[in-house]
Amino acid sequence: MNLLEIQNYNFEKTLLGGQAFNWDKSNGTYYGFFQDKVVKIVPNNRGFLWQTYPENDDNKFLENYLEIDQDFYEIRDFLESKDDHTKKALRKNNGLRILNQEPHQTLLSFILSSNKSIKGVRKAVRDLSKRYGRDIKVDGIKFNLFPLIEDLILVNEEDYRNLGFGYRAKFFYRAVQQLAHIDLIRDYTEDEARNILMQFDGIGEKIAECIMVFGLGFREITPLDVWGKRILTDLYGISPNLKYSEMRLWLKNYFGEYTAISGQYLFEYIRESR
DNA sequence: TCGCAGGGCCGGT
DNA sequence: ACCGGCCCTGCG
Repeated sequence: MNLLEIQNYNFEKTLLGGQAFNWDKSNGTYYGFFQDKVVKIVPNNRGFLWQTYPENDDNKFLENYLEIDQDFYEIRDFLESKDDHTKKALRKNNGLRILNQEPHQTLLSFILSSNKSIKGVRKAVRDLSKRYGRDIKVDGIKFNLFPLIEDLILVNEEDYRNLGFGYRAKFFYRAVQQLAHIDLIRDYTEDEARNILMQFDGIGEKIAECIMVFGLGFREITPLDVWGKRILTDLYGISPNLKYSEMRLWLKNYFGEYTAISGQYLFEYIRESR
């Protein structure tokens, strides 16, 4: 195991909150499964111990994924001084970060998220990985990796329906076919990324922005789901009749480059307060 | 057991 | 621009 010294990294909120569906915690240890690896993280009082499998010591992946080099103190100062809501959200969720996830896994996971609870999405992602993901053994435990596109390309729509995907089966099937032909890159402009993603069947404005923030590195937007809209209406007095695009503009003007991280803090905050 | 909502999206008006 | 319908699951 490798030691990485860092303070103020809240793994509980970051890995098990609503931004990723591929982490589990047992006995204080976090295991995350990806298309080509499993990552193990054990927090301690200096930072955390970590290892990657089957290729060990992949610190390049780890540090990029966890955004280790981001200046958390800047984020903390922003939330501390912005307003009472962000201040309270910071107190409740100190150390929450935004992950840099892989585009394909992020897109496929969030296509399953529509009209589903977080718990339901986690189940769907695990059902998918159990059925079509490759196996890997870590610490004597068998893990299922997230499936590769090349393994999903031959699966048909009905197979997904049998997995319990419901009406999302068609969207998921089509997304796999499309992903086999295009490559999602991180240097689209914001409008380009949104347009490209929304061409996928089953991806609307909200899911597009989930993929943009969690999988493509955009930070000046935050996905507006039912909870995001409650943040705007209940906390900030914004009219619920505003269009999505008008709310997006309000957020960008108010939170600027901290929109995504503010959205995450407020999301966790408002969900816990209900 | 039953009813409802869940980090929405699509297609017809 | 609105709105009903949609597959299935977890929760009260």
